[in-house]
Amino acid sequence: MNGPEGAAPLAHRVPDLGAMELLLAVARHGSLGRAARDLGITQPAASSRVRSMERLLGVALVDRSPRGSRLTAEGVLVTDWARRVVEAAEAFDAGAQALRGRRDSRLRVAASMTIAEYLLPGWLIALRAERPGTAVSLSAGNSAVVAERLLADEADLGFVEGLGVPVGLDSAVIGHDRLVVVTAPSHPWARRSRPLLPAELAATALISRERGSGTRQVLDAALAAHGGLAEPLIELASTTAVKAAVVSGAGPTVLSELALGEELAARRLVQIPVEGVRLRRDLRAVWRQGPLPAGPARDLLSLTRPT
Amino acid sequence: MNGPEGAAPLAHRVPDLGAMELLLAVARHGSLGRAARDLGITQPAASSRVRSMERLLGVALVDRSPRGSRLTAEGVLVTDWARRVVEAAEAFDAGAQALRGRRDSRLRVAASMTIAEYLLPGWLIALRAERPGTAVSLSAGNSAVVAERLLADEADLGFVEGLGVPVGLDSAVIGHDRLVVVTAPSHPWARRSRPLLPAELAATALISRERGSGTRQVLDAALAAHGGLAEPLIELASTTAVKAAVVSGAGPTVLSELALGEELAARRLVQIPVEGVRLRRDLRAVWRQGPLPAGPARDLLSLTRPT
DNA sequence: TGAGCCCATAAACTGGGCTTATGAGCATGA
DNA sequence: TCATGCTCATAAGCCCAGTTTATGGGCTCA
Repeated sequence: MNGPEGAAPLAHRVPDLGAMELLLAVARHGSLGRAARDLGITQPAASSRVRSMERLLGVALVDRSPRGSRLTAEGVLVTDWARRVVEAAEAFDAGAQALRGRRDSRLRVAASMTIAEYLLPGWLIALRAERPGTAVSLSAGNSAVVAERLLADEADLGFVEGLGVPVGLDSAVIGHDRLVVVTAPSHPWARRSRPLLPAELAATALISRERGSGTRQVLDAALAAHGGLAEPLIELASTTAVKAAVVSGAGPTVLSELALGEELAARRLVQIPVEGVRLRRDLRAVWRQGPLPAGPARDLLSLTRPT
Repeated sequence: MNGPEGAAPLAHRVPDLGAMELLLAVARHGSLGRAARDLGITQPAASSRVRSMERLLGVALVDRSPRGSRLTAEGVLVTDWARRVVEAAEAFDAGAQALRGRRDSRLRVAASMTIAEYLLPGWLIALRAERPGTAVSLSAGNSAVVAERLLADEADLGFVEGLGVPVGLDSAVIGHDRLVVVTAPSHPWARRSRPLLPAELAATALISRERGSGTRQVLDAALAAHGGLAEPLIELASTTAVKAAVVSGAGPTVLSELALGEELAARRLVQIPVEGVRLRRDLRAVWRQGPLPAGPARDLLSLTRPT
C-alpha cells in the first residue's frame, strides 16, 4: 500500500512540518531571523532548527551571511518539495477545521466522499482567502445522504457526483470527472498500441468497488449498450484498497481520475485509452429547490464554477 | 504565497507526520496495537497518540472495540487527507535521499529543475519499489549543466525539457509538458467566452521568468510567427514568485502545467484556452551518445517511458 | 566608530512522546 | 466455567528535541 518502507518510519527521515514551514519562511524572507519572527519563535530556535534539518538531510540548504540567508541550489529543490508537503497539510487543516465545525457554522456543506476528499479542501482554502471568518462545517456521505441533509435544512450547500439530481433539489454543474481504465504497468493492456474497445472492457473482470458506489453506477450505465459489465474479479470497500490491488498487479479497474493523480505521475499505474465510450460524469453543486443560495453558500459556489 | 495564515503556525494545528503515518497504519491493520508494532512503537504510545490527535482535531477518528479499531466516517476522510500529506512527504524523502547521494552512487542523475521538482521524486519512489537498494544521486540544473555533467561522466542519465537535444547526447522523449496561460480568477481573460488568439497573447505584457528559462524559450519560439513576445510586465527569478504575483492579480503568465496542479484545483488560478498555438514541449531523457544505458539507468529510463 | 542588521553558541527549562507495568472488556474453546 | 488471547486504557517515570534567554562576533552603512 504505502510500499514496504525502508525500515525506519518516514517521520524519522523527514523534517517535521514546522521545520518545512520554517524553510519556506526563510526562502520568503531571505533571513533566518525574520523567518523566526514570522513564525513566532526566536532567532536561535530557527537557526538550530535549520541546522538540524541540514544534519538530517545531509545537505546544506541555506547560505548564511552577515547580510542574510539565501537558499543553496539544493535548498531551492528541497524547499519546493517541502512546499508540496505543506500545501497538503494546509488542505488537511482546512478539511479538519470544517469537519470540527458545529451546527451553528455560517456555512454547512454536505459533500460526496470523492469531492470531500479531493476538491473541497482546496475550495475551503480559497474561500478562507476571500472570505476569512466564514465558519464552515462539513459532512460527507453519498448522494442520498447529501440530499437528505439539504432537505432537512441541516446543510446549506451540497456537492454530488453521479448520474441524476435527487428530487427536491436544484443544481449546477461545476465540473467533470472522467473515469479512466488503469492497470499496473506490467499488465498486458499497458502494452497495447490501440485503444481498448468498449466490448473488451465490458467483457473483462475488473477489480471493483462494492455495488452501489457512484463510480460503478456510471460504468454500468456506459457499458450497458456493450453487453453490460462482467462480474467483478474482486469487490473491495474503499478506493484505496482498489488502487492497492491494482498496483500489485491483480487486474484492471476503472476509477475517477481525481483519485489517480499520484499513482499515474509515479507510473505505479498506467492509464489505458478506451474508444467510443463517454466515461464522464458531472460534478454538481446542489441546494434546496428555489433561488440560488445567498451569503456564504453563494461565495463557495462561485469559487467552484469552472470559469 | 502561503497565504497569511490564521495566527498559529500550521504545525500546531495539524498532527505531525508520525501521527498521520500511525493513522494510516491503523486504517490498514484495523487495530491500534498492530499499527503500533508496524511502526516499531508500543501499543500505549499508539493509543495515546491517536487520542491526542483526536483532541487536536476535535473529532473522533477511531471506533475502539475489544475486537479492534475501525475508522469512523470522519476518520476515513481525515485519513484520506493525511494520506496525501504522507505521500508528499515520501516524495520529499525520495528526493532528499537522492540529493544526499554521493558520487559513488550506482545511479547518478542530472535533471532540469522542473523535472527534478515535479516528476523525479515519483520516479524514484517507483524505482525503489522495483529495485530496492539502488543508490541514486541527483543534481539539478538547466539543460547546459545537465549536458556538461553527462559529458564529463559525472552523471549516468539526464532529464531535460526544452527545444533541442544538446550536442553529444542521445535522447528519448519520455513525455510532454503543456504550457498554459493562467491568470487570477478576477482577470478579464477569465471571463472570456472565446479562446485567446496567439496574436493577443503575443501582444500582452506577461509576468515572466527571467530570460533564458526553458519556459520562456518555448514561448518565444511558438509566438515568433505571431509578432513575437511582448516585453514582460515583470521578470521574476522563480516559478514560485511568478505564481504568487499572478495569484495576487498582477497579470497573466504562461507556465508549465506541471507547476500548476494545486493552484488550478483550488481555483487560485484559472487556465485560459489559447487557439492555434502548440504550447507543448518534449520531456526527454538524455545520455552520452552511444548505446542505450544499461543497469540502473536503464531501470529508471524504463519507468519513465510513457507506456 | 557606533548603530543596526545579520548569524552562532551556550546553558537551562519544558513538555510531548516514549517505555514499562498493569488492568479491564470481550471472544473463543476446552 | 474458566483459561487464553486478543483488544484497548491508564499510570508513572524517563528522555530528548525544541525552546528561551543571554551573549558574542561579523559585516555594512551613516
